[in-house]
Amino acid sequence: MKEAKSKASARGNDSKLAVKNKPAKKAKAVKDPNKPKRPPSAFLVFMEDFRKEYKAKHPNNKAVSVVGKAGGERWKSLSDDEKAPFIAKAEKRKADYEKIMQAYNRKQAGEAEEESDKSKSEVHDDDDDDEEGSDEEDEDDD
DNA sequence: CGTGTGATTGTTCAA
DNA sequence: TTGAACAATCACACG
Repeated sequence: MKEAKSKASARGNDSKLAVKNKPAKKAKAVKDPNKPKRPPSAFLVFMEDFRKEYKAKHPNNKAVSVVGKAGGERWKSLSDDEKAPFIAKAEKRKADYEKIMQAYNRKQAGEAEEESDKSKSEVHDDDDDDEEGSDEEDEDDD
């Protein structure tokens, strides 16, 4: 929807260092204290590999936009099965993100709510190093 | 020296 | 349900 693609792409002309001003006129420009970064979409995951390949073919190319276009076109060209491995990876990111969200939500609740000093010593510093390192759990059936 | 930008699509959150 | 913004990347320009 937002096809505001106008703005001559010639970035060498307008010094549009202007950041994307949010439509927040009077809203507080305060950003979230610990805004959790969202996991890369399957497309980005796919692009990670694609960029390498693209650079291999176009080492002279330095425009990210070109890779983006090429990547998008290629992405649509892939089949679900081909994208499957990328999507699977994206899902994994989401799993981790879910955990982060818990912390984020917690902070929001505390922020929204008057954060009275909780004398509760919730400093369980018992670090569990052995947290489930569910890192490599590839169940991809090849 | 740091950072914003461009372009792609997907994803995710908030109201 | 919809909107709206943000996720990576990379070289370059500007203050």
